[in-house]
Amino acid sequence: MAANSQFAMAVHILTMLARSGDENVKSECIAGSVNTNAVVIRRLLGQLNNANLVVSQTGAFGGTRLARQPEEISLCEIYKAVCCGEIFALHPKSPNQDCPVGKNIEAFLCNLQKEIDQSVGEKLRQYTLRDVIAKIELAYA
Amino acid sequence: MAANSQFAMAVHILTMLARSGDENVKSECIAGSVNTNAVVIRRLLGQLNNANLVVSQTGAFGGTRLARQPEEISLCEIYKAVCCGEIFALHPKSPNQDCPVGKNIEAFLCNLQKEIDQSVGEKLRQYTLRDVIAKIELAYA
DNA sequence: CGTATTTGTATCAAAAAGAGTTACAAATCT
DNA sequence: AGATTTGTAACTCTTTTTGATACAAATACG
Repeated sequence: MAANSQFAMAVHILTMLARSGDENVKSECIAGSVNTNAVVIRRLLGQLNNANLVVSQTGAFGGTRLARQPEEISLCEIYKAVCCGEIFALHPKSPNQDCPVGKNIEAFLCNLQKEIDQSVGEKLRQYTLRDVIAKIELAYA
Repeated sequence: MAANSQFAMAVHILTMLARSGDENVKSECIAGSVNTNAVVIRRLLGQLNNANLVVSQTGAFGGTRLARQPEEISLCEIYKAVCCGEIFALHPKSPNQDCPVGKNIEAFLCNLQKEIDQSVGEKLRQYTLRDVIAKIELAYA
C-alpha cells in the first residue's frame, strides 16, 4: 500500500497550530504547508478532534486551534490519535492449529507486539509539542 | 495495502527450523504450518539466507536449516533481515520549504524515526529463537 | 546416466490501504 | 442573505503485499 504518513502529517499539523496560539488556522493554510489537499488535512483534524487535541469551528472565520497548551500534548497522544498500525502485522491467515508452532506462535507474537508498543509509547511520551517547536525554531534561528 | 506480515512469518519459519535441528525442512512443510503458499515461504527464506540466518539446499532431499544455533539468533536480526518498514512514514510529498515548519519538520521526524527504531531494536534484541521455542513449548506442556 | 525432487525466481492477478480529488450539506460570521 | 469554512461521502489512482502458476537449475539416488 501507500505508506502511512498520518503520524508525520499529524505532528506537522499540530506544530503549526501550536505556533498560532489562540488563532484559528484554516485547513487550506495547513494543506499549503504540508503540501497536500485540504480534505486530507480535515480528515486528520477529525481524528485529532476525536482525541480532544484540537477544537474546530465551522463557518466564516472558522478554523482549528489546539485544545490544550503545547507542553500538555505528547507525541504519544498524537500517535495514538491517528492510530497508526502496529509495528508488524500478525499472520494473514490463521496458522495451522495442528502444528505446535502454528498453534502457539500467534499468542507469542501478540504479546511481543504489545511490549514493543509499550516501548514506542515510552519513547514518544518523552516529547511534547513544545519540544517540537523548540527544535524547529532552533533550526532556523 | 495488505498488512506486512513478513516479520511474523519469518519468526514462525525460523522457530520451525530451530525445532528441527540439523534436519532439512522443506518449504512445502513450512507453508503447511504458516498456512500459505510455498513460494511465499521461499521468498522469505531468500531474505533470511541473505542475512545469513539459514542455509538452503536445492534438489531431492533438499530444504532449509538454521545457519546458527537458536540462542545465537535474536529477534532483532530477524526484524532487520525482512526489513519491515519504519514505524511511521514521512510526508508523501515534500512539505512547503517556504514555511518554517515545513522546512524543518522532516529532519525532526527523521531523527525521531531513528530513535524509535533504536528502542524497538533494543527490545527485540532481548529475545532469541531459543526463548521463542521455550515459550511455545511451555504453552503446550 | 536418467529420473524424481526441491529450491530459486520470474511473472501475473487479487486484495487492501493510503492519498488525492470533487462535490455538497451544515454551520457560522458579518 | 451572502460568503466562508468545516465535515463527510464518494470515487479514482497508486502502491504494497499476498497468493498462484510456471519453469529452469541443482541435487540425490538407483
